[in-house]
Amino acid sequence: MIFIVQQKESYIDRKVISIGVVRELTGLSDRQIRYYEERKLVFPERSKGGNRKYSFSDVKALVEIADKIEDGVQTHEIRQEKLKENRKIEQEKMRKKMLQGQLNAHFGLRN
Amino acid sequence: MIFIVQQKESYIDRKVISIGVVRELTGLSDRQIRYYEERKLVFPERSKGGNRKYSFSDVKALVEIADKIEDGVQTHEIRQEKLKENRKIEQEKMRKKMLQGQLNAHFGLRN
DNA sequence: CGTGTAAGGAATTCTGACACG
DNA sequence: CGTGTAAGGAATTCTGACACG
Repeated sequence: MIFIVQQKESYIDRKVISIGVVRELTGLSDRQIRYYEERKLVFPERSKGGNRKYSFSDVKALVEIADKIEDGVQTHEIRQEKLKENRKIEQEKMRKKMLQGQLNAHFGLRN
Repeated sequence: MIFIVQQKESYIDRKVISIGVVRELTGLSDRQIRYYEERKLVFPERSKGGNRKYSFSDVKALVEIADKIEDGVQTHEIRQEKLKENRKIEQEKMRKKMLQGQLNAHFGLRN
């Protein structure tokens, strides 16, 4: 018997962390963190007053970005990589969705 | 066959959220949030500059506290409840630990 | 290209107190 | 008891720019 455990994980993507905490969590400078945003590698939300709010996912991504840059990868290359990954993920989703559709057509299942 | 899935959940207890975000997340006023701390119902950490930092657990707890107060429960009663709960949890842990110790003594198992 | 820095201003948070009840 | 509020100050964050390379 197999149990598939679906993770809620509603926390990891909540944009609630200010840049100062991100600085401490990542060890990066404000300048770096803001620059990676400028290069469209992270997308913090903003408070009403305009202050950046990051998620734990963002924190993780920032560290990975910094690692790549340290390895000599340029920001636009990193962005391209991400786009490629996302496209792949989207394709995979679409593939599953279509398969589901076919199954439904044949067997009349509802999800 | 049984799979026991151990949750890392390293996010839920990280004290990274400033009081402004907590205010939005809970719908409570700063005054209420700080007062519940004064009554030792939540325990935010502090930034170097002295600013409060809360976890998602704290956010959840704050909502529950506010609900109870709205039901007429007083803060010191809520604190007593928590202490009782914690004691129960500690006992349970201790019980398991002792059971484990007995098993080890009998069968020479290491964990 | 990626990052440091000084500059001036705005948003955020802090504490202690008075008020009501 | 639990919460609102005005007060003054301190910590935090923002943007745009200059600098180096």
